[in-house]
Amino acid sequence: MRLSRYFLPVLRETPAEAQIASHRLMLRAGMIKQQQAGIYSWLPLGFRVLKNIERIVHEEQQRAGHIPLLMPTLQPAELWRESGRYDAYGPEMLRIRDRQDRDMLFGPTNEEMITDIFRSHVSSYKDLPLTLYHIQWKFRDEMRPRFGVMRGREFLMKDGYNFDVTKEDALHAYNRHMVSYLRTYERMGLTAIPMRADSGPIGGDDTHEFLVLAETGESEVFYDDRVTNRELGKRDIDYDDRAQVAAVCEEFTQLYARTDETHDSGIWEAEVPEEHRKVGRGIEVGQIFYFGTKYSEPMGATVQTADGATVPVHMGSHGIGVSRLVGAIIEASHDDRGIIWPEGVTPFHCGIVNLRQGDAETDAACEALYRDLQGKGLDPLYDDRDARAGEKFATMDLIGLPWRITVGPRGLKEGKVELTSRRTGDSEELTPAQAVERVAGIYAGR
RNA sequence: CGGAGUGUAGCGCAGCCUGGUAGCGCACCUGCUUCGGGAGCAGGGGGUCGGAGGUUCGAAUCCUCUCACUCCGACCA
Repeated sequence: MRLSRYFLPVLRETPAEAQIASHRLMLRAGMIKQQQAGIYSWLPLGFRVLKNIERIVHEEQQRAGHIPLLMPTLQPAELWRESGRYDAYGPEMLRIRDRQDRDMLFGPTNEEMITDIFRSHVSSYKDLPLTLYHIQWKFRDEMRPRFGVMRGREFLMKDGYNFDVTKEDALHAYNRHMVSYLRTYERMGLTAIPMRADSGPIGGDDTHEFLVLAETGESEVFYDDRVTNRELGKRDIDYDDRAQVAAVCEEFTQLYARTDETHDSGIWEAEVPEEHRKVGRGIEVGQIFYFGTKYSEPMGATVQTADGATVPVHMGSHGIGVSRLVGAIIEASHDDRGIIWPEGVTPFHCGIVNLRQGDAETDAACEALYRDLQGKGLDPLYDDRDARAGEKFATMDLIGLPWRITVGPRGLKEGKVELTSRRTGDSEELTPAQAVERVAGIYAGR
């Protein structure tokens, strides 16, 4: 993309309402525009990041064998009356009435609807296990939206639902989700720690929240600091191998890590050596639940087993806050000049800064780089504006592309361009061809 | 929902107390000079001061109502 033809309304000054880094930076980098309290338009740059996150979630869900579909944002009140949640949910649920005076709601979650789909079409144990998920906009009419997309009223969320015959099968689905979530967050450059959590209004027995450590997090967290060293890395995981999946879960949850909701100072002091006890704050970026037959029973989602019995299915639901992750990643990865995107989610793979727009040789070198990077399947952002060097650098730093190639007459005299890491600030003088190879190498396999 | 604030140009703000028909910086447009970390000079465009009512000869300014947004708290992916 050529910046001169893009829509990137960056702000030099910080809008007054933004309190935390991610909100400030998303507004300044032209990623979002607030339309109402807690409701945002996603401008092109923000939209790219959102889509990248969404893509990673899709890939990892499908890798785990989960099946995508799409349910509507508007749901009939009827279904929610069946589960008893229509009255239980409270004013957080946005209630709407259509022209026929039918009660509807803008879905805050989809347990009822997915259960309805399931019971309409599945009646045999032979069709299980089954995990269906979608990535869809949700609405929760928070009393007090804040922190930009981190706590909006409208938000994009991946929510998945597993259906199993036995509790044991459902717990495997739970574990499968845990592992797939760990992979998902790692690909986004995040360390998200699974913490034993409280089940809240969705209800359930087993539940873990995934938290990204950040000063601005909404939850207080207590953890053994060795949990931050865990990494899934490139290991091969067979999601059908129950023992392996369970072992990974055990590995990632054996050390103490809890939010203030479930923190137990007795266990804390007994199990965690004092030098490893850490108290901090975290941003919740996902949660998994096993809740058994809580919805299947009242809503009649049953299957027939091999011996002819009719049993309600065991279910769980599993969410990832897709839009919230955009903010969480920035909270975890920025400096005083701007955002620093992890390679996995960056809106453009690298920036090209033309220091002397209009100079024939410099322009030609930039054009060639731009073309060659695209030829490698990369998506560069070429700053071809007729602007000064300082402004171009400031823009690149602000929008946080992890790599920048700087092209100017001074370097070109030696046949060199400069490749700079946004994260470390380290620069290397390379020939254009070497720079292209280097950037391509960084993204190979992503 | 309780408490506290704020709405004046795209963004950040001043003007309001002490009424006299709107200003600054950045951004934007034109020209010239500049050009490796947010340039300089000159010229220019843009606002029915959130909305409605009231007081007054006259309201951004005073009064009433209303809407929106923000912050702290309770709540929350």
